[in-house]
Amino acid sequence: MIDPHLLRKDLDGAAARLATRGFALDTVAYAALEEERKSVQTRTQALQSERNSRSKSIGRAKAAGEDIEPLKAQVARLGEELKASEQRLKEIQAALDDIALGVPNLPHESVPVGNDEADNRVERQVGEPRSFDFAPKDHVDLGAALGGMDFDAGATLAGSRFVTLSGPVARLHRALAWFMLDLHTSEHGYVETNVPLLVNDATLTGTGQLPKFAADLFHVREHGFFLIPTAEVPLTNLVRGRILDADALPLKYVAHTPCFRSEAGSHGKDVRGMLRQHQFEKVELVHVTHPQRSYDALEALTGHAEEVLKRLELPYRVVTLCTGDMGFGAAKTYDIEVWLPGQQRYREISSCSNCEDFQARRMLARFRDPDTGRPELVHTLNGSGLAVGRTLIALLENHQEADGSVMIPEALRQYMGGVERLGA
RNA sequence: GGAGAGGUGGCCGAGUGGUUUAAGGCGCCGGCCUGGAAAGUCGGUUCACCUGUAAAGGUGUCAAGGGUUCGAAUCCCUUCCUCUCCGCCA
Repeated sequence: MIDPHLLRKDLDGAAARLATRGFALDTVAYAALEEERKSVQTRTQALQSERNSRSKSIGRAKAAGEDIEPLKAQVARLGEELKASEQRLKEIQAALDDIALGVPNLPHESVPVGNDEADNRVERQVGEPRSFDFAPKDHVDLGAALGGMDFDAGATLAGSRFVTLSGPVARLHRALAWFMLDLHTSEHGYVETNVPLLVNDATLTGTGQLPKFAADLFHVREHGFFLIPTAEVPLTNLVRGRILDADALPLKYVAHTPCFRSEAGSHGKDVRGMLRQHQFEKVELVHVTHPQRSYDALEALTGHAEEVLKRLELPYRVVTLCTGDMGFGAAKTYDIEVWLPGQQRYREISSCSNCEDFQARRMLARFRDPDTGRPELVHTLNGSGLAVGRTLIALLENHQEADGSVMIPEALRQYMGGVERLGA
């Protein structure tokens, strides 16, 4: 949620900034609602104040043994008006909340203005795409040759956009996740966290998936749970409703979890292979920071994700998403894109975002400012470090040999029982 | 899943319809006292929101949401959570 005070003070300015990311705020409707809110709320509170003082005087009169019936009749009439006023206020507040919860975050000033991914800005490229002296296969063909990547079994067990891994490929998948967890916990200072994979709607509202993006989620209706689309959701909500000590910041969490996405609206997109699945695994990084340090934290977090690719010897580039390409809650996002020889292009493998106080306001996640003694909103950040399935794809495709075998990078071998090569 | 007991402020804890302030304690902050401290003593100390330039005033908040009532922490309903026992289960 963006600051409601900003919408009151500078509605048109906020609307202009939101327009750069393709969001049209109905300023006329909002201003009208806000004006009515002001008068109805003031009136409601005045009526409540009067009811309170009159009821107290009834209490005093009764204690003094006086006849309270005339007084009661008087206040009863007040009650009707109050009830109607309260009801109207509740409706207006609900309408305002409805709008506010659907407004995306304001882009940071450093974010390039643009419409789609064509307008993203490349920040740096690390490593060179390898030149092959044979025609590189994509991960589907490599997986078929190696064995242990079975899309038919995935379809049989569940449906399209599911896969079954087995044998050395399954182990490689596990090795990647363990390697990432170990790197982030032992060298980057994250606290390993194991979280619920089913969460309630308050949690999803806190990080911004609800109420607007319910269609992207799997919903276990009879129990009221949703499957998490990313560990960002439970990790960030660890601070929901809390007032933290200032010296507890920053908090840095890492979790390895499955992620579940309905992929509504992506029919026909990335249907081949395991690039876009209903279920995939991800190692997720979350920071909770002091508001003045969140942009330093974004650089650090992005660097932590990049380090995984460096150690796995995978070429990648970092791009800053333009205003039109950013996710709902982000003020600024770096995407890390890995080179995929099978597609001859860079593909997203991590997305690192500073949400500033957008999620914190929804969650009421705060810290106590030691100078003022007042609670103040924290900033929250999240990033993949990395998407495990896509890292598996990248590793197979980048480290393949002409005979269909795949070299295991040095950093990963201890997680593979010393195996240096898959297949052949 | 069944039966029972509970949920009150940063913490402990009293409070079964009203007597302008949720008692009291602990912790924390400040004043007084002291050479300085401790002890003592006095005061302050949830959070959110509204009106207001400000000073200030007001509303809500006793797990959450409804209801009854002139008035609800207190009575009623629903939901959530915690604990104990039973059942089931990894």
